[in-house]
Amino acid sequence: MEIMNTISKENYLKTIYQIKKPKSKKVSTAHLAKRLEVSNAATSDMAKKLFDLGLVKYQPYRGVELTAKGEKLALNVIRRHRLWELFLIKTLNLSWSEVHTEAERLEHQASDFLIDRIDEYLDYPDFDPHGDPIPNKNGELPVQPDSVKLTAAEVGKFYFIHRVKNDDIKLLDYLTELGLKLNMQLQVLSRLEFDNSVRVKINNKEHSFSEKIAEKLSLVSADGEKR
Amino acid sequence: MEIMNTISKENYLKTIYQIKKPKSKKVSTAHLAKRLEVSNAATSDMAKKLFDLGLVKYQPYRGVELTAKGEKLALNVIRRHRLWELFLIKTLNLSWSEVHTEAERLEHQASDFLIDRIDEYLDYPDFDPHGDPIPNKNGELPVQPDSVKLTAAEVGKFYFIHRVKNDDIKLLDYLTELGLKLNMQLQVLSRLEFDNSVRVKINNKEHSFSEKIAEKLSLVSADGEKR
DNA sequence: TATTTAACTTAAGCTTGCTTAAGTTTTCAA
DNA sequence: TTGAAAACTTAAGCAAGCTTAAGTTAAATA
Repeated sequence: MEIMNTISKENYLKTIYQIKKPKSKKVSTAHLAKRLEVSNAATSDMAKKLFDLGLVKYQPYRGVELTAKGEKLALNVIRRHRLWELFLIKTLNLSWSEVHTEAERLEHQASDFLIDRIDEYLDYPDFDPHGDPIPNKNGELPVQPDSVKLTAAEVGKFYFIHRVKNDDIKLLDYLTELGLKLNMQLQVLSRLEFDNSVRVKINNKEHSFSEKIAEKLSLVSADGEKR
Repeated sequence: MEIMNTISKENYLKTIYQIKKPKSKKVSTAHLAKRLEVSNAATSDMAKKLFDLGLVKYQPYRGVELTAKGEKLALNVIRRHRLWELFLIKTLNLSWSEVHTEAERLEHQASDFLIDRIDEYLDYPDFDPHGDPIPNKNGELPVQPDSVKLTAAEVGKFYFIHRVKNDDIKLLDYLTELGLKLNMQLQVLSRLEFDNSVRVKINNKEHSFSEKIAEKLSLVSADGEKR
């Protein structure tokens, strides 16, 4: 069994990794199909192939789950993606949303050698501009502190901005426009019961975020030890 | 007829452009097949497809020739390739031979937007490190002076190094090691009849090049007007 | 617990780009 | 000018990755 990686297989593995929950790591083929914008049939098909390659566990009607081998490959794709993003942002001064779709294609192309040079150029970053962790060349993720979403943060408390979830909206670009960056400190001022929007203070400036945005922001406690 | 470009089609177009002679622009399918490392049958097949797309002229047994439309696409691929090369060399400090194979894959990936940003970053270069011309975004090549190969250069005369032909050998890296760069001036000292090797003086240092190397070096006359 | 419906898989078939093998056309040398 | 060799094309078939349609299993509800 050769580990022959095609672009398509890499995308399946990456997407399985992205979809899976921390506990039950099983992913339904239908869910996968939706994310990859292909038919369910295509996903079932591929599930079998990845199974034969030893990259996922798979039983018909029971979903797929990455094996250690599959997860390592998935993390490698994610590594490439995030390093490409950072690299293009840094050299060409592009915004995250401009760079995301490019990285989607480039992540399958560069050799390991090139990726390592890019990693070196960026001085081996642990996190991308969203605060998402970048696996190192051995597929290991940097240690991550406990975090809470802004929707669940305690009113009155201080936090650091830790992560901006990268769905398809241009949230990071918007926050950047507001002058916000990762690791900035913030105080939760109030939460409106009516619509769950949250008021926060950052750099002595007040901002209000809708629930939709607050849900995408992960925070790390700033007062003393987190527990 | 959609202009749906696949990686494979782009490679065929690019290769036809690279192989063709300035006068008779016809390229035999067998020659193409050899360069692309596929069977002759595959090339004949593709010739028909490219013909249907209006990208080449093709009559069975008569070879292919790029149409204006095909040439424009080919030049665009070449543009991407050379810009990627330059970009990686400049940002990551890689050598030409390290970067060439990467560019071979990347040339099919980036969006026009990204390529234009790279072009901008590089300040719209006209030539790559080999002295090969880089088409601009409209597919136009920079004006090129008349040149002679070092094998045909006149003994005693002065020239500028204009171009280093980029075949598969690591010639450019070797010349760089010797301290030679494009546009340096050189004097042809002598040519050995026995093996057609050439002695030249560059920066007051003498070098001897075999016929094989001399053939890859294009020069532009340095004394007054060329004729 | 039975049955309907939703979720998922299998089957058949398409396209792209390749292969090998068989068939044509050119070309070139006698 | 002809006929063998070289050059090229066509035919048949394969693999990957998709599609739609038909079939199966699991889950949900009565």
